[in-house]
Amino acid sequence: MPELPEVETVRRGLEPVLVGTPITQVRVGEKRLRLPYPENFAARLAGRTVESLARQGKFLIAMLDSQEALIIHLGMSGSFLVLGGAEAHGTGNGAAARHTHVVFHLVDGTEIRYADPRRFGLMTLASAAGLASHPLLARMGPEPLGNEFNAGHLGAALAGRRTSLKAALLDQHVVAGLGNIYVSEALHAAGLAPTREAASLGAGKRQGAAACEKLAAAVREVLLSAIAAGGSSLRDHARTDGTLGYFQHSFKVYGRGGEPCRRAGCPGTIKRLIQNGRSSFYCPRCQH
DNA sequence: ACACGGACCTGAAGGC
DNA sequence: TGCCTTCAGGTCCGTG
Repeated sequence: MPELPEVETVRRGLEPVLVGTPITQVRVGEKRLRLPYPENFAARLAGRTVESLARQGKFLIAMLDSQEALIIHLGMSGSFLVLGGAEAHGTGNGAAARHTHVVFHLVDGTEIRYADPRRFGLMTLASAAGLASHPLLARMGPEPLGNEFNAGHLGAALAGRRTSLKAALLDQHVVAGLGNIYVSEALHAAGLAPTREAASLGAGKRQGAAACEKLAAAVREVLLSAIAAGGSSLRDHARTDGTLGYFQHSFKVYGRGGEPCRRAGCPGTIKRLIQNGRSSFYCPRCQH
């Protein structure tokens, strides 16, 4: 479930229950995630309090009262579930329990479960002082909802790149937080084809600056709408209370191959193609 | 430096 | 019923 809007939805769900309430115990499953857990992972979290919960791109960053930060990525299939004291009984034994890898117990009886069937997610610890230079975060591009992300940045980041616009926007060094769904949606909103060469929007190209303006605005608009809808729920719930986000009902192109374009007045049909091994969806009629 | 294919995992869905 | 293939919201590594 996790591109920027889903991760932000998770952050907003966890923040009120997790921040300020001490962690009493952390239990970790047998199988590792994308990275091995750090030394004494559970012990370094027990007794700690999360002081703030931030998001950077698709990462969640929990600052602890121990001068350490817990870095979390949800990979392809990671999700959190918050259970109040009364619900937090029994481990369950269904598919969800089989894929629950980390459980945080809080002092007020709240239980926070991290499940991740494919185990492409990760949790690790870093010193607060070294957080910005951590290898997972150091070279990440700007936040698409922040001031650093604008047409000027896009023009500079795309200049000279011979790959497709689709592949360039999936690159977390160009802009942080976009994934396969929102790249397709943003390109449609901007009227730009995913197959277009990234360099054609680069600094100095004719019409490049105008296209970058449209693209930056489209990225922002799509992400804000998705966050307002609680993210998209495809194969998993998006929210920490187990309920669904509903932005998937607003998709203009993603997953809509063969269906009519939803741009007002456009008679086109959405096409699916594979780029760098991943599906792209676009309208050949209104995206150029 | 960049670009690309494959690898890492599990599960669901569809065809035969 | 079962077996096979394809696909899935991500990213990292090795190879040109």
